[in-house]
Amino acid sequence: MKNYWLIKSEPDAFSWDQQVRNRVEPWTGVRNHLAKNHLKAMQRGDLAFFYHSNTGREIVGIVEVVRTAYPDPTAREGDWVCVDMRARQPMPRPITLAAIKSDPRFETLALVRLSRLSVAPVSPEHWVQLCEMGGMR
DNA sequence: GCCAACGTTGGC
DNA sequence: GCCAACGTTGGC
Repeated sequence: MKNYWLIKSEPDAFSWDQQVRNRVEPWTGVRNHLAKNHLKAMQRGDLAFFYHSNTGREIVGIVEVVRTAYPDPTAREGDWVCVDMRARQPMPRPITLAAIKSDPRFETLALVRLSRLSVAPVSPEHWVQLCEMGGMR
């Protein structure tokens, strides 16, 4: 059963353009236990929105989980994990945080409720609604 | 640049 | 075990 996610990156640190250029990229650096648990719950084939935090504040693309959780090589200590993500497709129309917040359907979205969570689940309903907003298919 | 929300640390 | 102090994230 496929699950859906949203992952955040500051484009100054790692951007969608870099993800596209590299194709497959280890998603490292998560140092929050709830976010780590979400990484561990990811299955091969799960899809995630790629969100630009801080600068941009919009969903810019979709990635696919191609390798499930393994030890994060950038962690000096602790049992932190990372997964590998492959770029799937850009959003035809990037979805701004402002647009998401102004739509009452997304009041319960983790991105809205837990603004500091860098790896968050997205319900199948929200996934479809956001894909439509972004001009997907 | 400010600040709210949240996590972590350490004194007691 | 509580809580104040501090650091970090990320929206505005």
